[in-house]
Amino acid sequence: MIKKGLTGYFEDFLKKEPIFVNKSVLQSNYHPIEIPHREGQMNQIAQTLAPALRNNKPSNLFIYGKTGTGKTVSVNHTADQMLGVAAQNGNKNLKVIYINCKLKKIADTEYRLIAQLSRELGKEIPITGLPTDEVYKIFFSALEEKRTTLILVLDEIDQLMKKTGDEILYNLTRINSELTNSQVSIIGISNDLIFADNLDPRVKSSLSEEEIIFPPYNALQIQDILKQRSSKAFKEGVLEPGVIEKCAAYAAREHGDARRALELLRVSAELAERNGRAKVSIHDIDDAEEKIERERVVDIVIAQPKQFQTTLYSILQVSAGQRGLISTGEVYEVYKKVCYKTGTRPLTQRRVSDIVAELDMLGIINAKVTSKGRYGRTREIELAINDSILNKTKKILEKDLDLNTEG
DNA sequence: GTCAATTCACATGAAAGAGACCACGGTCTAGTG
DNA sequence: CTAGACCGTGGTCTCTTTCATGTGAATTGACGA
Repeated sequence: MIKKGLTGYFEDFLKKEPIFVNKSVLQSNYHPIEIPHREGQMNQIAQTLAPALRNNKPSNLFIYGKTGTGKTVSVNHTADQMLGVAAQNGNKNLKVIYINCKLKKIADTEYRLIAQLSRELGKEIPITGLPTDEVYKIFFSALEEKRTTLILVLDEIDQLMKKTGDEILYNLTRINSELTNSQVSIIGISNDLIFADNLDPRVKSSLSEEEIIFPPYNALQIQDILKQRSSKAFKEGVLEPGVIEKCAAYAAREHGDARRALELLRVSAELAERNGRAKVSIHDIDDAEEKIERERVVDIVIAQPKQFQTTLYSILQVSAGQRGLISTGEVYEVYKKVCYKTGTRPLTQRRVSDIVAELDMLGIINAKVTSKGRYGRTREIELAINDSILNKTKKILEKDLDLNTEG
């Protein structure tokens, strides 16, 4: 593009009426002032937490609900309100720590979680190198020093448990008996409704003194949320009629995920803006959905380690050669060949089997274990992405793995 | 035809190793007064 | 004498291997009608 064209483009861009007034309202880290359709749940949370204002230990609380049902926002909002009241009344001994256990390298192991907690309390902890019980000691002493009522919000706690077992929770629930000046109560947030059933019964009973379930939003509720946010995010009349309804319908189809609905709306508007249109139309939503999905897959694929990429590439190869379902064995055979070509040492089938399972978790493939009777038992693998995304993925993989297309 | 045993092709679990990263304490070394 | 470099030890973490055990239904083969 020539220079003049570029300046022209920028000038045009400025001249155009912006679609967004405040885009951040639609982003996932935005904290809304009002949370529609969650009044009941927030009241329950408030009731549970209220004793903390008098420096009594609140009951432990367990919150269930699928993604995008407003769990995290509701908890944070309620906690903020409570902290506000506490501050007004001069109560400085109340502290809320929010930790998302899914964040890699931050809180996804026992050591890291406790280390992160200690950091929140103002202690310097190295990212590795110390024995775990040493970190516990530091955490304990920090707590004792502070003389606080600590409310610990552990988001996506199921992920942590899956990785590390329930020992951490056991330690944390016992913590109060060892503290004299401080007290800790735990709010666990889980996406997985049946997760608590696999916990140690002792942990389970002490952790779920109170339980709240966040049901999925229905389409109408999502519409309310979208309307409320879009009134702040967009200029009046930017959205064509039916846009909000369609976004809501898409998201409601996906177990009432409000986060997804908001993302869809934001990306739709971005697309409209980029194409120089002043209004967001229904068609933008379809494009947006495609774009979100494509970027999600591409991001995942790029972020994977070599072995994952190799495995995925093998799956792509096999599935290109035949229609229908693929078995682990077939994938492994191709995988070994691919490894030979790229000069990497192949992993054992055991490991590849795990990788396939993980790719399934990431939603790039669908893998279901089925028994074929006399002919054994295997995962039936199929790709969970459409053709255009698939081709793009394949190119990325070939580039990353240094493969040429032929063969 | 019926029913239990067999069998396949992996899945799934547990344990343990390799290698990267890191903290800590002790020892060595070079620079300083 | 002291600050900083350098080492060994012991810890975590991730990825992986090894060994062991589990599993669901098509197939088989014995059995009886």
